[in-house]
Amino acid sequence: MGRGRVQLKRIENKINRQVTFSKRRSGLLKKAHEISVLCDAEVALIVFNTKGKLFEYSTDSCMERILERYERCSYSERQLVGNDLEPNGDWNLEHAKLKARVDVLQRNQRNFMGEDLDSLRVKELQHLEQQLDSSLKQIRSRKNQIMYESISELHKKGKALQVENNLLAKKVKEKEKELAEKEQHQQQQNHDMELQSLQSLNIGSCSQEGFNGGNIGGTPSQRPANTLIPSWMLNTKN
Amino acid sequence: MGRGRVQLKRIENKINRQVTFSKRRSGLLKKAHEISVLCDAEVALIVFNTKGKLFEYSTDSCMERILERYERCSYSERQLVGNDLEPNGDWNLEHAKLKARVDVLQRNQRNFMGEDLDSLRVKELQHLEQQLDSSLKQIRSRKNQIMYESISELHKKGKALQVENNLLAKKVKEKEKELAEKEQHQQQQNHDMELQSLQSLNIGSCSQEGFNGGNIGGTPSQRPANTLIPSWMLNTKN
DNA sequence: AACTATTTATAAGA
DNA sequence: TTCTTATAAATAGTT
Repeated sequence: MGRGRVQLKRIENKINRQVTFSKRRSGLLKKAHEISVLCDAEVALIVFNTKGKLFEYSTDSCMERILERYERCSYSERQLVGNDLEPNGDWNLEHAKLKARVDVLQRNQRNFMGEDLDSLRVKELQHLEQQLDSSLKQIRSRKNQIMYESISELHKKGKALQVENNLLAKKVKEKEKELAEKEQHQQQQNHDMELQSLQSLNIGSCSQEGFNGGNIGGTPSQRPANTLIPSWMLNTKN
Repeated sequence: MGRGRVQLKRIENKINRQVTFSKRRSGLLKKAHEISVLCDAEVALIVFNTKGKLFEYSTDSCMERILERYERCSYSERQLVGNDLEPNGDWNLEHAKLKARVDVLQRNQRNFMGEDLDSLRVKELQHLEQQLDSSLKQIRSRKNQIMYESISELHKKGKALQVENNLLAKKVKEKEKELAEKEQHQQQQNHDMELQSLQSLNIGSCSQEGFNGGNIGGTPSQRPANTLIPSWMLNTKN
C-alpha cells in the first residue's frame, strides 16, 4: 500500500528501513488494538527493532497476564532451554530470567490451586475453570483405568490361584489316601508288633490321633501373597 | 477499509464479530510477518479469541526466545537486578536450585493440566483430583461473586438513571407547558400586528424557510477526536 | 468462501 | 521527523 509494490524482503537502505519500521509499527499496534476491541480478543504484541529497542502493545496493558496465559496455553515448554549458558553470559541476567520463570509458574500453580483468584478477571476465571474441568476428566479417567487394570489383574491371578488350589487339593487328597493306606498298613504292622510286644511284655496298645493339618500353636498364617495387592494400595514410592 | 466506516467498539453481533476476527487476525499476522522481514525486526504476537483459542506469530518461530528477551528487557527496565544475592555465594548452586524448582513447577503444572499422568499412582491421582475439585469450587465461587457484584452494580446504576430520567421528564413537561403558554401569547401578539399591518399597507405576510443546520459545501466533518486514540498509539518517544 | 465498494495504510516525495 | 499524495492493501458488507 503505497506508491509502489513492495517485495517481502529486507529493505537494504537503512534510512528507508527505519522509516518503514516506524510507520508500520504504529500501523501494527493500531491494528492489534482494533482487533482487540472490535472482536473482544486478548492481544499481546512485542516488537524489537534492529537495534534492540522494545515496543509493545497488550490488551488492557497487562502484558504479564497475557504471557502467563500464553505459557499456560502453549507451554509446549521445551526445558526452559538450559542451553549450556555461554560461560561469558551474564549470570545476573540468567538468574533473573530463571527467577521470572519461577514467579510465573508459581503464580500459575497458585491459580490452579484456587488461590490468588482476586487478580483474575471473569474471562480468565472461565478459562481456568474449563482447563481444570478438562484436567479433572483426564485424571479421573486415568484413575479409573489404573483401578480397572488392577481389578482385572486380580481376577486373573485369582483364577490362576483357584486352578492351582484345585490341583493342590487333588494332590492333598491323593496324599491323604496314600497316608491312609500307609497308616492302615502301619497300624496293621503296629498291631502285629503290639501283639508281639504284649505277648512278650504284657502291655496294652493306645490309639493315635489323626493327621493334624492345622497349625494351631504354630506360626501365624501369612497374609495373602504380595502379588495379590495392587501396587497403588501399597503406597510406596515407585 | 471496507464498505463502511468502522467504530472502535466491540462488535455486538456474534457472527459478525467472529468473521471480522478471522479476517483481521490473518491481516494482523501478515503485517507482523511483513514488518519482521522488511525491517529486520523481531516480533512476537499472541492473540486469544473470545473463546480462548490461541493464535500466535513469532519471528523465526521462536516465541519462547522472544518472550525471554522481553522478560529480560522489561526486567532490566525495572532494574530488577538480583543484586541482593550473596556476591560470594555459589552461583552454580543457586542456579541449579532454581532450575530444579522450575522443573518441579513445570511437572506440577503439567499434572494440573491433566497431562503426564502416567507417572502418578492412584493415591497421587486421588490427591490431585481432590485438589482440582476444590480449586474448581473456589474458582466458580469467585466467578459468581464477580458476576453478582457486577449485576448489583448495574442495578444500582439503572435505578439512579431511572430517578434522573423521571426528574428530567418532569422538567421537560414543565418547559413544554411554559413554551405553550408563551406561544399562545405570541400568536395573539402576531395576530394583532398583522391586523395592524394589513390595515396600513394592505400587504399579505410570507412564510420563512427553516434554519439550515447542515454543513454541505462547508469543511468536511472532523475525524473522531483524538481522545478516541489510545495513548499507546501516541507513544513514539520516551 | 468470493466479490467489490470503500476505507486504510503506506511508499515515495517534499 | 512530519506532511502530503498517489496508490496498494485491507476489509465491511453483501452475495
